Amino acid sequence: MRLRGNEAISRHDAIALAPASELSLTATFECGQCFRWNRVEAPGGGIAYEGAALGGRARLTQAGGIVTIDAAEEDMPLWREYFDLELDYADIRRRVSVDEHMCRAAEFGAGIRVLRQDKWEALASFIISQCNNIPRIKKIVETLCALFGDETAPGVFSFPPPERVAGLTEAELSPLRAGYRAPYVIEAAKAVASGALALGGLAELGARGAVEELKKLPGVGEKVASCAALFGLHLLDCFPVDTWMKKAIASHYGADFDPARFSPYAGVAQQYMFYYERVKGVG
DNA sequence: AACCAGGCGCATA
DNA sequence: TATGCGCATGGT
Repeated sequence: MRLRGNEAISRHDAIALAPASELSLTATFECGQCFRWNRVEAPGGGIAYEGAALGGRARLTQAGGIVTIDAAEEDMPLWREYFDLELDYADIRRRVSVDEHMCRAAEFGAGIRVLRQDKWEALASFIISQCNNIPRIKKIVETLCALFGDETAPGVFSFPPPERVAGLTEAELSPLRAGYRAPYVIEAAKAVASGALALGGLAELGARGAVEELKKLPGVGEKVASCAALFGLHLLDCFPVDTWMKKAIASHYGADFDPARFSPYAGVAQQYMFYYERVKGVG
């Protein structure tokens, strides 16, 4: 990684990151965990993504195994945390590779990192995601930010905080075209804004406890709660099962499948399996 | 032009 | 416990 306009720090950072972290921008941004990063044209035909998170924005490029971040200098510690750079994903891949299919999936998904996303953004985004396809989820989330977030830079919007969304009506949300999910988002925002649901302390309940707590919200069932816990609370043992995962489990495991086989990193294993199933479309 | 999408809540058996 | 249905909308 490097800081824009500062070659000295840039080299230092690139070296510091190299050993522990495997990071693939494509796999990390296309594995379905986040909705506000978009691939953009890169000079020289390389890989580049732009996006906004945690109140900041960044542009990342990857070439020759080196990831470069262009972002505000004061945000760099934030991004290091966001990309979960302290965790050894090579070790996790080894640990979850306990059967043939997961070996293949984990190899294919090497470089996926479970982003440390904002808790509320993850919860709201995955409420919106239910029974929806990824392009449309991205569109709805973008519109939510554009209409109700803060414009932190020209054309760049923050994710609106729960306090903001809690004050909105279904009519005000109608431009999102979120359908029956709109009231769910508002109710979740009210619960978080009022403190009825304390997202800050949820992770301490553990994977199971946090999921059960989240499921008390209307429109939040086992799957959405698992995603909110995995992606928002970084509870890496959560194992969300959606239609794609059902297909993968049916064709590669069977009725007696238990995600605990990948514990305590079932959530990372889930990302490998999901990404593999969606992109490779293997049966 | 059907079929389906990172589901949920509720009714019915 | 296990299915089945409607929900709102648009991507493929």
